[in-house]
Amino acid sequence: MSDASGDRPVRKQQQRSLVTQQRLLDAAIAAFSENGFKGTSTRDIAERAGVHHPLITYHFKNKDLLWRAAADRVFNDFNASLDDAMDQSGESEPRAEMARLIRAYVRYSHRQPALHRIMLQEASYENPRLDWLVETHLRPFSDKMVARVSELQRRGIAPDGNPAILFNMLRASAGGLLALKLEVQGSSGVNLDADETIDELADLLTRVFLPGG
Amino acid sequence: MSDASGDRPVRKQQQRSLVTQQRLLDAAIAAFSENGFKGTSTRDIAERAGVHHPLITYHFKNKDLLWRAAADRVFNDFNASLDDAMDQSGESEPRAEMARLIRAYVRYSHRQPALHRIMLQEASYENPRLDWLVETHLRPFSDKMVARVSELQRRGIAPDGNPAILFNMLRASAGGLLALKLEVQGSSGVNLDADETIDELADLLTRVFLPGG
DNA sequence: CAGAAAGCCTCCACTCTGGAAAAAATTGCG
DNA sequence: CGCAATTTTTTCCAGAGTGGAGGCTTTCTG
Repeated sequence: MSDASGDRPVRKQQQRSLVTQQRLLDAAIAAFSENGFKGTSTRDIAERAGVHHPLITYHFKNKDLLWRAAADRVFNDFNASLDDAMDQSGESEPRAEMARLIRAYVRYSHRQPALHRIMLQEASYENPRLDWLVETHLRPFSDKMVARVSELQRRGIAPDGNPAILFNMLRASAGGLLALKLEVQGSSGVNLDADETIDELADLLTRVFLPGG
Repeated sequence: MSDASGDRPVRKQQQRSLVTQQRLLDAAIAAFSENGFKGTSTRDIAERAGVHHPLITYHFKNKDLLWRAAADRVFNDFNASLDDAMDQSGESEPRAEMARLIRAYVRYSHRQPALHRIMLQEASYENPRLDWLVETHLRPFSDKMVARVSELQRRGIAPDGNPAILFNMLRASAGGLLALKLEVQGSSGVNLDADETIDELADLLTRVFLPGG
């Protein structure tokens, strides 16, 4: 229980245990994003990870805390990815900066569609995981982005209107569309695995949502 | 088995049976959209419907066919709703027509968010239900809409770019956003239950996606 | 009102679920 | 090495999940 509970071990964590935790987290992300919290069994996760299922209890205490750890991993990864994109190239022309952000957002959503799938799974009905997600990860991110959109509106770069709605439209058409990948490919033949298509999507989003400038 | 299999009964279906079926369908739509196919138990559906669970076997044969019947109901409803919006007021100015379509789309997604939730649930991984959904409902709809978008592009009303991607962006930011309702409300305080907000969303979508004209 | 069809309910056998607990194995460190 | 801490394996449990069989009740039709 070195991870879930706060008590530090008197002896350092073993390598194999770290490996097991990583495997379980990866498997959990995949499983939860496919079948949601209720639809996923701990045994399924353990099997994907190639590990005996009671190890979940050992490493993460229970299914709920495993879910939380998995979500944490995805969101921290995501934030790091966006920060990266912002840090490099110190350019600060606001439209170009937002365009870069959109591109990073789209690329991450493509590389790790679990981000949006997990959100969508939990947003289907009121539940404590949704509340936790909103408080811990979503609201801080949203606040930051809405402020940015407002600023772009003030400069005439983004269209007028409620900036929160606008931001969510952008988010949905970037991430939501990639979460629907299989369906989009099936119904309209767009190949969302090709890098060109991903870039074209980012490009379109920029043109549509940032017409000014 | 009057519904699921094709054999007509020698005696007409009774009223109470229709009621039971409707209840089960409504409950199934709610349950499947919340917890996905795997995450939903037939007993949960029966309980929501206030009906004994073996009635599912009787009326729909099994969980799979019940899912299909539920999806059918939602999609047929949806199509009827859009057709309605198109039929009344024979105006044919293309931009106004598309704007009306967007409004109807948004309003339906608001009234019945299960439409998008069910899609999203099934699009998380390859499965036979997704294939069925694509063949039966999604592709026909997509084809129709992509053609319409192309036409709008030709007239300079919609932005340039791959029309299929553009249509899916529109679809995601309309429906996907409403499927995320609880999350959006929590993270950015937008009240997506207010009619004004819904209309504002439709309005924004129109301005963003149909800037020409 | 009778008999048959349609619809409903009780029950069963089986599998899967999350989690607990004890036994076994592996590892770190004096 | 040798022993204790850590990690894994094994085993078990109570409850909830599943489809389906069979009998009972209601409704229709003649």
